[in-house]
Amino acid sequence: MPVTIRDVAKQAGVGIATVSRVLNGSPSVSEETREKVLAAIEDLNFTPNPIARRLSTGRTQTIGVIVPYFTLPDFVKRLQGVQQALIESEYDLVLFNVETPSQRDKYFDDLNRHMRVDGLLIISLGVTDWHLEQFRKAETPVVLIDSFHPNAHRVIVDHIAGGRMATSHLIELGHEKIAFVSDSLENPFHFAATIERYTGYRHALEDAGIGPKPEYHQHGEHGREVARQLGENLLKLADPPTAVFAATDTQAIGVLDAARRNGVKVPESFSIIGYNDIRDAEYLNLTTIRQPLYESGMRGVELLLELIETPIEEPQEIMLDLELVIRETTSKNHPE
Amino acid sequence: MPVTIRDVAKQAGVGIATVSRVLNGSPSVSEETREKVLAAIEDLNFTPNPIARRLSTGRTQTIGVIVPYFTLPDFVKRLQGVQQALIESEYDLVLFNVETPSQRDKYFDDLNRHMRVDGLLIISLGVTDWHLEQFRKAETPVVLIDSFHPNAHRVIVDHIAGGRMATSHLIELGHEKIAFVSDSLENPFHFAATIERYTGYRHALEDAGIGPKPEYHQHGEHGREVARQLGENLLKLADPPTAVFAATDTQAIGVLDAARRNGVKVPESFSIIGYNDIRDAEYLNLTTIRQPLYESGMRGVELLLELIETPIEEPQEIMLDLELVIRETTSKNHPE
DNA sequence: TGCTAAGATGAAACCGATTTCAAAATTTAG
DNA sequence: CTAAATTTTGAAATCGGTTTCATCTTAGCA
Repeated sequence: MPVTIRDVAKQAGVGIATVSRVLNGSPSVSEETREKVLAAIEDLNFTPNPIARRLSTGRTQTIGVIVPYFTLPDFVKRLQGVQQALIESEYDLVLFNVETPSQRDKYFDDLNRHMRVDGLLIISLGVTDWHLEQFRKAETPVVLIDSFHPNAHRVIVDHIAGGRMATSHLIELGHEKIAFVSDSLENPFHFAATIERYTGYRHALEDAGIGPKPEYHQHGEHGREVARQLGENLLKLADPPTAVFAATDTQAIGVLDAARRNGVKVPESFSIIGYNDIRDAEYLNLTTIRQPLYESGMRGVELLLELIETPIEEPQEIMLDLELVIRETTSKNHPE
Repeated sequence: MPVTIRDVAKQAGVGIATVSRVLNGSPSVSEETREKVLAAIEDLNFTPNPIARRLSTGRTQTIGVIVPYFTLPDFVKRLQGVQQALIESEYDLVLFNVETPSQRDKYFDDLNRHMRVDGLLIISLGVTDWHLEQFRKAETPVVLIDSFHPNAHRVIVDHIAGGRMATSHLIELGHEKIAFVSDSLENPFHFAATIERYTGYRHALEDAGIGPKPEYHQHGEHGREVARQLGENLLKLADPPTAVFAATDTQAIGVLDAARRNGVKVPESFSIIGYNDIRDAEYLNLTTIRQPLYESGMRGVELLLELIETPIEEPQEIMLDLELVIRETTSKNHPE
């Protein structure tokens, strides 16, 4: 019932190879026959069966996306970028949602047995050398988004620059007593992100000729409650800071809680800047550093498609820019 | 390099047909040879190439999901349900995001030319008789979620009842000046849901003997910002409403923004009820009508998988229940 | 005009599975 | 112990494309 390439060939009075050539835009077909074939295709309303094509070319025209908790807003935003970049291409998007490590491993295993996908996008999930080796063997290009591995292609942001950006914003507002609230820097399970933000913070202070004060760096377990406590520590110092840079929005919100409890007005007498621009940040009017989530998806796909076209061994790194989003928790410093 | 069924056959000293039989659990293989084959499979770490299998069986082991604006929280939640239901099955999920009607048509067209998918889930998009006919011809089972067509299998909720439920809640609290904020009733995809909610709203008002006021129906493009604007329009009316029913939570949140900006206290002097119960609704303590979004995805997949197994002509309808979730943005009307 | 190089074409092999069908092996029956 | 029925089995066809390679044109040049 369905129309095949042989039907077209017969109708056009040519061989199937010629039809295939026309389909794939081969230059070695005379204009005359090309038109005959195109007419036949039109006539029969023929479209090549993608599955058959996949089998003979070994390409699936599909890219896989592995994403944890794909319903969380950040991931959704990244996915949206992925989708957008894929619309123009001929590729289908197969989604693998992972909620547990064993699920992740199952997918990793499944995917590189057979070219189920032409390329793989891994979002926010760590990969091991072993995994990368598996994918390399299977010749499946992989791009990490929001995750770092020295041997993998990746799309990341420069958190050092981000830390600097946040801190500079405060400095430009006239603040000099600027504190930093974050996770513990030595926790091996936390991403390098925190350290990087801290580094940026230090650099910005240095550049402005402001000496660091150890007591201005408060750190503890991640979470709003702990951050509130850290914020209160800061407010109780003999010489309290006039501004705080929190390594994540959640922590910034904790500090905000602390200020509110102690009757300290934000931003009039205390400025707070967060990091990530999570949803709640907008609702709470938190000044923050926004990560290019949507763009990370787009760029990841673009890179992946290039790699599918022409594989490169050398790990590619795409570094995206962060953006300062000024809302209502930071303002000029008013020295008494 | 990759091991094929022929390698296994050779290793086991049998024909490829026999290997195939073992793979597919055919009963007409002697126990003895079955074990030989299994040993060879184990030995070579063989997995059948899914693409080759697809070509010869005509089944893709894939289900497609067509979803508009898949990053909106509602759709995300439905997708999550879809995902969950699919985890246990052998099916892959291919996602088609549509943002324009022409894109939708492209997908519809593409998908039923060649069995790219074994079944199709269409979320919140209207389909025409013609579309259904195409799918019927291609023998691709289709299930609609949150969209109605008399000849299609579907998973729906009664939005008229939902609109009525929301409005009645406000009426029971003593409100009489009740506004409705929604998308334009004539959106490009003809989402019927908005109109139905509006109908329920009107019915509830009628039943309570409250006449409609055209200026109480504000509509515009979907989104928080636009909804905020609509909310402000309402507050600026000579005779402003005391309560608002927003057709979606996102819009309700926009109206909430409007109230906050204008210093109107919610719920003391202004009640707001949303619809859908998205994530943020809980965080913001928004009273709302909960749709079984997650469940709709699950049930849709379950139905679809059954239909793939054993096609049924007679349109199946699964009607899910709505639920009023009372939180803290609605309260008794206090007439001055 | 004759000979070679380049261009166009189709038959057939191939991708890796499933499925058909006839032959071989085994069991059952007489 | 042989004939018939039943089970197992593998060679070959099939799914619908792409690709190789040999052949046949045509064009170019001396």
